Amino acid sequence: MARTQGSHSDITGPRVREAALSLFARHGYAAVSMRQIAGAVGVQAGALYNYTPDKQTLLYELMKAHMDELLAARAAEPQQDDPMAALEAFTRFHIRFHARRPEAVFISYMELRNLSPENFAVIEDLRKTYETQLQDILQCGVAEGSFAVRDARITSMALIAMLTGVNTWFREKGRLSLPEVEEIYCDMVRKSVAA
Amino acid sequence: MARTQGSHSDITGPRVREAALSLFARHGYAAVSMRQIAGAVGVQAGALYNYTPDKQTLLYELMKAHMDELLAARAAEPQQDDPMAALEAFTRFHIRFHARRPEAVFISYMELRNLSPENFAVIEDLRKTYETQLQDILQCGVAEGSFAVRDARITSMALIAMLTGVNTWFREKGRLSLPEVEEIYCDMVRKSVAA
DNA sequence: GATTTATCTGAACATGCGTTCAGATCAAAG
DNA sequence: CTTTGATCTGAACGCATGTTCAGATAAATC
Repeated sequence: MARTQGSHSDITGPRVREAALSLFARHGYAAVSMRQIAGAVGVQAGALYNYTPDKQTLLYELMKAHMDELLAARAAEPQQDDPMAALEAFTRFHIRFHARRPEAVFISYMELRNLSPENFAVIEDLRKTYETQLQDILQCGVAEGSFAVRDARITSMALIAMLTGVNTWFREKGRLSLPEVEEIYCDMVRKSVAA
Repeated sequence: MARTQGSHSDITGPRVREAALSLFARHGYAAVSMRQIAGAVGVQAGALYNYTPDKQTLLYELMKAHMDELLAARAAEPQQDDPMAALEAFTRFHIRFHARRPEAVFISYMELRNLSPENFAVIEDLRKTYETQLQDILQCGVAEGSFAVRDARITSMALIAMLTGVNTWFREKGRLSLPEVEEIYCDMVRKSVAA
């Protein structure tokens, strides 16, 4: 078993995923060829098949990794008992996490239709798991009487759409810093569900 | 000048655009071939070039028509002097207009990167024109003291993202009717900007 | 230094792409 | 009934696609 440590695959593998992430985000899955990805890595197209069985799986694994990271990072956050504090924590977490990974977010949003049905089901399930966490916070607040929300499910989707929308305009070196953005959105979120 | 009335082009032209709209929305611009569009219309691929100079222009014209319709429909709405009434009218209009054209909306958001730079600039300009209308309403409300909004530009984009998000889950025959949806979102929008 | 084997090259495969165009078709105009 | 010309077909163009694979390369092991 030669070349088990320090092998090129330890380097090339991540570079393939990075290149694919960047190119898929910029041009779209269908518009990017395996040769373009290979070119960005500095390798021939055939070599990519040491790292993925096919193009579709490459896309799926990028999205799967993103969703796993999202749920893991969320689980690592400190829990809040008060619904309003929990809502604020969720809002800040969501904005921060997504603003730092614009490419993965973009792909996970735009390329769902390019997944095979089985792969789509997996990603969709993870996404629902995440959404449910916000929904649960809203329901807690309603039960407690601190939130006035007509429909927790719809409201959670509305809030997530609003928060994810940050990625369409936010730029690291823009007019507003991330904490400022968090503040603006926290304000809106808090007021929009307050009793 | 034979066949100037009742010609096939009066029928085939719209059918080409309908087929392209539907296929682009379902599979994405890059993943749909001219032969697929032609097949959906019941014609050979070459015949499409009687109706568009190329595939890119076909996409552009779908998006341009959508944006023109949006601005025209918005302009036809009754004006409201009170900022809160105007905001509510905008919210209801946006949800209603977009829920009725899910395919065109989907394309106009997802396929921007497949436009040539010149075409992109045109569409982007129209989109900004629309966004500015909401921004103006917010600024009126702030000036009047009825709205508490930290940043009218950011807030307008946040609200539009939230409202457009309706299209990701709303189905004509779903649990909630369109008026019910409008009501839920109006509630959130009103509260989120209220002083 | 010989052997092993993970890694990569480079060419090939069938298939599909957007687009063009000469020629067929046929309804309306004269 | 002939002419006209808008409309469409069907084949062709060069090129790109995802994927495969025999063979070259070279680092790690013995």
